[in-house]
Amino acid sequence: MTAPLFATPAAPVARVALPVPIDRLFDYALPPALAAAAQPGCRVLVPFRERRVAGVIVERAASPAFAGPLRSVERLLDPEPALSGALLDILREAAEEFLCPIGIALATALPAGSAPRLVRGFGLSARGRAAVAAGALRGEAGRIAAELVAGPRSAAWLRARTREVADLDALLVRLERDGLVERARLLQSGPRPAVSRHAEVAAGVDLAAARQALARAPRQAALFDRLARGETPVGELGGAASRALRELVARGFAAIREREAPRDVFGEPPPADARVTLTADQAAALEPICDAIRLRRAETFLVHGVTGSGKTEVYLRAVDEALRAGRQALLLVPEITLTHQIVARLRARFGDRLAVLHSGLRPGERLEQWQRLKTGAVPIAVGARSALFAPLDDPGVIVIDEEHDSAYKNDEGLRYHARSLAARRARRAGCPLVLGSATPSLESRYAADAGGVQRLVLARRIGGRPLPAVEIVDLARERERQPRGRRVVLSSPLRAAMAEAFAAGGQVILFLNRRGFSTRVLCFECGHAEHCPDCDVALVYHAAEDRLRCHYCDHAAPTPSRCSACGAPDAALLGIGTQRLEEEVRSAFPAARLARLDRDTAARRGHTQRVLRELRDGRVDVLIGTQMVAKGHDFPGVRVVGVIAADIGLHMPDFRAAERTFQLLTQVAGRAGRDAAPGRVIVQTFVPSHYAVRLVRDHDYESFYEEELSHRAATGFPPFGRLLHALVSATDEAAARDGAARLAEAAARAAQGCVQLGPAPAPLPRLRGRHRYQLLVKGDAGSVRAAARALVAAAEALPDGVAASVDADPIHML
DNA sequence: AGCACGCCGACT
DNA sequence: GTCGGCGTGCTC
Repeated sequence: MTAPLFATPAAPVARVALPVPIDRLFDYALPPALAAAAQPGCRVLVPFRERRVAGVIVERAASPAFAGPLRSVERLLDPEPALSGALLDILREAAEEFLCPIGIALATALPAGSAPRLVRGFGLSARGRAAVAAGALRGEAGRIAAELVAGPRSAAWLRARTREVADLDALLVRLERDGLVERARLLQSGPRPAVSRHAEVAAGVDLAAARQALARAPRQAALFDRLARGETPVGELGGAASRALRELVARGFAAIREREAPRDVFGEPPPADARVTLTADQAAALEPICDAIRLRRAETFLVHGVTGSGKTEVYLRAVDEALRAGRQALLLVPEITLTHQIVARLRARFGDRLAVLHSGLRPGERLEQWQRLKTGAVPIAVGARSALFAPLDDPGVIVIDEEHDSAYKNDEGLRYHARSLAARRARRAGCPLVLGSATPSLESRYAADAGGVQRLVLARRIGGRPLPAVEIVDLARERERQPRGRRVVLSSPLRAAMAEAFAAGGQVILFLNRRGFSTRVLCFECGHAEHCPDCDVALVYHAAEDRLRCHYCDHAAPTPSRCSACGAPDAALLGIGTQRLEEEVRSAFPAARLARLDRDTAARRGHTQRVLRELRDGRVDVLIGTQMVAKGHDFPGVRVVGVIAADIGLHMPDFRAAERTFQLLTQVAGRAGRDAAPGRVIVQTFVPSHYAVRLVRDHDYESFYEEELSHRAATGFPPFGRLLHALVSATDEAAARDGAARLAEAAARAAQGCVQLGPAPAPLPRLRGRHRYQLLVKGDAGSVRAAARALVAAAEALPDGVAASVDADPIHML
């Protein structure tokens, strides 16, 4: 069916999705002036009860489905659709599948902050207008009124434009009381393309005369001197100088010049490209992918390649093929820090013909990148999971690197998994989906067995380098050898390996899976750990501020001087974490240069990149880190990787605990020995014979897969059947428990074929002052679906203060 | 989600 | 007597 050429008179109703938790479309009348351009996928401003909100047109209709009187679309916010028909369809399906209100689903796919926003402001009332017309307002009131004649303005705008008004806020209050001015909401346009503002001495100003005139204004004089030495970006002057600058500009001594400055989201120049001859494995993997690109076939490939086998080169060649076919390419990576590496490789090969989309960009930067894709200026999109919604009209290939990574799951709003939506996008576009991993998710690997996915194996490392030797250290036995009560942080084999690495001029990465093992303040006398009063999780010691903090709600407490349970003095209180590990390493290897990478240090902007660079350049001998050191980064000088406690993740109450541990350990091990020298990996654990640990030593993914799959088959967890997770929370524990019980009953009534687990206290039974109960439902897709609908209906009927969330495809269940 | 309506306590 | 607490109900 083709779209009618003149749809306007026949379809005067716009069916609009609004970003509110009401899963329904709202009908609005389209004024004839907007009718031609207001196509599905366009954002519009509509009146909604007492306010105006931005929504997305989902459909046009000849007549309303709503019986009442229609209100009208007020304004069209996009000259052409921001969401293509394909994306709109995918999002509608996903909203349905993941039980998410349609308007919220659509909002997650559009660049945040790009839509015009409504802000508070002031406008002239009818009486105010009359007063202006009569020339009745003088002085400050007159100046304000003059600014408002053209239309309502925000207080910030007025402040910038009416410097001479002494106390603007008080004046506005007075004018409002007198009925001359009224509060208004006005549309503030979204971010604009970047301009950099430079301050300079105004043209034709005599420096000596100006200095004399500024003699009694020291701050302005200082600023003027600085500008006299050369123009300066306004941003570099700092907020304190803004007032002085304003004065200088007002007095004609300084001027501000605006310059178009395309934002640099890349940070550094592209490295030289190393286009190499493909290995036989790579060539064999690439061929069917390129065929699919050329033939517009929507096949899914699983590139299963050991660490260092050259998966990225396969991606680059596939991108190249898509561009040659006149199509575009979309690459997803699990998280922001990994975009830098893949972006460097892409720029080396394709120049700056790419856009980067991730949550680390500022709204203006993100919009700019989005628009470069939307207008077709660049053909390659790279980014984290939300880049999946990049505005490409004809993607020729979609790549998901490290496809097993749980970061591909969105855990709020539309709870999609990038993998499943990417498969739909690929199907719509007629392009291949390439999933890459050294440790594929059970789901993807199983799909390869079941036939829906074509598995392409890269079994060997580039250049025939061996995989690192993995040695397992039994912590229980190590501890027996230690003096009584002494904990083992660095076992003797790990110390020996480190010493050996340093002697050979090599580097070491120490990996501490921080989750559940962080810097808890633990009593050595009685084993008691200090807990958060609101969250039932152990508090974390922060040395920098010498305080305890809750990892979840940010509750802060002073460091205790004695154990709150048994009263033992603070000498007995200890925590183990990256900080404690750091001390241990310092005392064992005083000469080693240390760097730490974890959630605390990552908060500092640029810190992560700097540390990684220092490690690469050999300016750091030991890197101590959490999860983030495990992923993707290449450090040629690293001889030894030590895993401080491998089994911590195994104790998580999650059916994927073994899979996660295997994946994480394999990824960490892959960091060792990437150059000619073979690397060593020392894994410390209390459970050396656990299959998830043992098979890492043997680099035996296939055995792990078989064993894990048999567990899943026995328990009915994914990939066998579907899973549904509901979380009910309330400040009152009984209310949360009752709520969960009501959801459980509803699910049981709706779907007898399902197995219910719980309701039970959630793994985090209390968080931010709320008690949490959870419920798992597993079964075949149809009955889980029925249970899901029943759960959502029951969730809506829960009493006030009881919140429920339902995840139709849970990955994180904490 | 917001935002207004509505019905009961401590203040000019 | 009024300002203001948040329960509940609706949004094309």
